[in-house]
Amino acid sequence: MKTLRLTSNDRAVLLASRFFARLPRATAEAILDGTIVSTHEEHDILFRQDEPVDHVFFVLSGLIRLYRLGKDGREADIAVFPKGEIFGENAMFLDHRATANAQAAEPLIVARLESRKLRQLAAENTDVAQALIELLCHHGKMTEDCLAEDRLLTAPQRVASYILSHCPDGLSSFSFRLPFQKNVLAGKLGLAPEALSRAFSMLRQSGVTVKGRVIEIRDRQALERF
Amino acid sequence: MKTLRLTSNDRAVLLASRFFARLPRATAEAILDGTIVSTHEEHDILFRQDEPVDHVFFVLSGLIRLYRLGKDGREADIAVFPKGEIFGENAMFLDHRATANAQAAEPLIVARLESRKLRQLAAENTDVAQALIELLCHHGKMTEDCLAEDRLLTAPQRVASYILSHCPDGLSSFSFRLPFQKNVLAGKLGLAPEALSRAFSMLRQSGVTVKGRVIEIRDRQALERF
DNA sequence: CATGCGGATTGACCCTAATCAAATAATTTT
DNA sequence: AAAATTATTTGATTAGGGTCAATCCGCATG
Repeated sequence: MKTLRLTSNDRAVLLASRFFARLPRATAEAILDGTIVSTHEEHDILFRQDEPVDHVFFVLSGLIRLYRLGKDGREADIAVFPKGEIFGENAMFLDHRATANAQAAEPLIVARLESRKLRQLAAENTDVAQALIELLCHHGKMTEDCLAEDRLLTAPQRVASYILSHCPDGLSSFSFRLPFQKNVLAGKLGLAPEALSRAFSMLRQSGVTVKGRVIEIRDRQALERF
Repeated sequence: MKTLRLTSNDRAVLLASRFFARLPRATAEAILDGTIVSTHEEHDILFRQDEPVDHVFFVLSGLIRLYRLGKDGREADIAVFPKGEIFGENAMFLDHRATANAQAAEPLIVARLESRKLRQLAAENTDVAQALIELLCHHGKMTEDCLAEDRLLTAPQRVASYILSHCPDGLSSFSFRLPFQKNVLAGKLGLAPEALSRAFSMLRQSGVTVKGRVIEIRDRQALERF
């Protein structure tokens, strides 16, 4: 891990993100004051479950994976965040302890906002509080969606649902590139990699073609029915 | 469903709850102004997924079950809230649309706080915003826990974990009464009722006795090891 | 006390996905 | 481009739970 200062480009990216965009410029700058940047290699751990965390993180590039560990060492993914997303914000209000482990799922650059300061600002400034509320709601809903999918859908259905979530409305056929390794996708969907692979081959009969990271859909309806 | 006015006892219960206790009295009263109470029979639906909700709910008595529906009509429980808990708060920040269905899991009385007003107060008042932030964090963590348990634990382990969560630290043997039907517990743990039953009988060999709703634990260690 | 009902348990069976092992791609390194 | 890693796929097997059906139990009711 190397730590750097915030470049002006980083700053611009941060300010354009959903979280900061809603805030008055001065407020956003106040939050960013003191923010540093760190770079990590794939597999680096940023923080561990139940340990203290002093930052809220913003992904500038790369991918982060939040997961919990079972007694037997197995890992359960809680969430995966790509560039532009914030994570670790809930620790701020839970005694500054992480609820999960955070691991770089590919080479990663994050901005580290000082969590104590951010918490303080949220306590004084309703705009900041509001932004945090929406962030927490959004993340909460994501987890809820995940839980519901786990309980309601089979592996191929979860994969179909994932694919559809990337399909713009109205199109009946389209293609896109997976934003990360199948490995990571499997974890995110709560599947072993083998199960993901088999799910894809199930979906072939519904017009899904997989070539490397590129997914092609011939028939949206068929996928929705699955 | 019948609707009533808030009794002074209801009001006292509300003000003593975790959410309101942190707020200045006047602020709490402002939130409660306009609050009404409704009673529901078991199985009544309070709101449905994706439909508009205009309240945030506080359980005065009984039990509520939040669940999502699958395409095939199967139900997946997202959370179960007993007396004293608040639910439906996330809809406030998601265009006033519920993320799940809410059903009374037993005869139920809830206080209905006007969500638009509460949202407005949160936007003006940092105390209110703070209280909401902590509520959202708490609920978010609950969902996260649930997701992790689903992915990491077998049925007997989930049941063991549930039992342990009711065991005061330090005690090695104790007993308690399930706060709801096994039916509901099964749903909350993401199990079919049959699987819950079988899990209990697995746990017999680790010193767990089940008589009706009463659970008795002989050996805490054994349960933790499971 | 007999009856009926709903919840809970048990048994039988099946299906899904995890696991382990091996074979193939894909990438990276040399 | 060959070698060496690192992903991904495929096959075989197994464990964990879901589902369905039958039975049992506890409790309320007449």
